[in-house]
Amino acid sequence: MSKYRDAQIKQFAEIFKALSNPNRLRMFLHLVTCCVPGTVGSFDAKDGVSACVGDLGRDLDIVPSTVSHHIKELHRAGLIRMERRGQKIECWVDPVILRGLSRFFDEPLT
Amino acid sequence: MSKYRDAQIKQFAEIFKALSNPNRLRMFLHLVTCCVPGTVGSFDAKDGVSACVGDLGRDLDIVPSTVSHHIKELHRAGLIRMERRGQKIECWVDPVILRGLSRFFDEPLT
DNA sequence: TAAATATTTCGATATTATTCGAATTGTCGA
DNA sequence: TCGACAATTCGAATAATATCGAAATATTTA
Repeated sequence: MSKYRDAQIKQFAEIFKALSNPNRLRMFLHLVTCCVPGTVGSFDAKDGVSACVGDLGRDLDIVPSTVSHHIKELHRAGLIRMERRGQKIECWVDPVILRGLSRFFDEPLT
Repeated sequence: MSKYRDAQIKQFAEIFKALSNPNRLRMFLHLVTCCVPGTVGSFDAKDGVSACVGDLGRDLDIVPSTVSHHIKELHRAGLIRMERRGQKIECWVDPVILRGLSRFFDEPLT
């Protein structure tokens, strides 16, 4: 029936749950569009393009603790990677996951 | 920042919410793989491949009313279309939405 | 028309999610 | 080491979700 195993289906369900909140989806899109997948856009925010936790919550009208919570969810789902860099914690999209998602909807069409 | 407008982001979030439940995701994958997108797999289930509500709930260990609820969610999100055909109600994946999803994850990579 | 089959609606309950504010932890620079 | 900044943890309130079972609706067939 489906080529996906039960564990994979559950994993994809987790991923979609992480993307099911508009604010989390915005954060994810921010990361996808601001950085080359697999890399951090910039290590200091001098050009206005960055991927630290605070920046991801900007323009979102939610409090920092909520931003942190959402980022944890994105990370838990395996969508993003995180690494402390001084005071800030930089985030970037996991390129493997992104490719998996691309295929998820692409292959049934071919 | 993002090429998606606010309304589009909300729509995608709705779609991902619909796919965030493992049982609903299984139903969706059933439809995606059993039928050519945009068409119903078969109008009578004589070959074992069908897309009526009852068939989508088979092997899922949930009661018919729950299946119905999940299908309504998939429909509300715009993922599937439904049409009564006699006693049964046939479901199939909306091909436009599927293409939109494919692009959603595909384009940031290119 | 009555029985059988397919699906939906409704109400209830248990679980999970969203968001906040306050307090805490970690890091840097004066 | 202290103050400022960045992020997290925790507890609480509210809202949303998943699932069931019983009852209702729709359709076909005997």
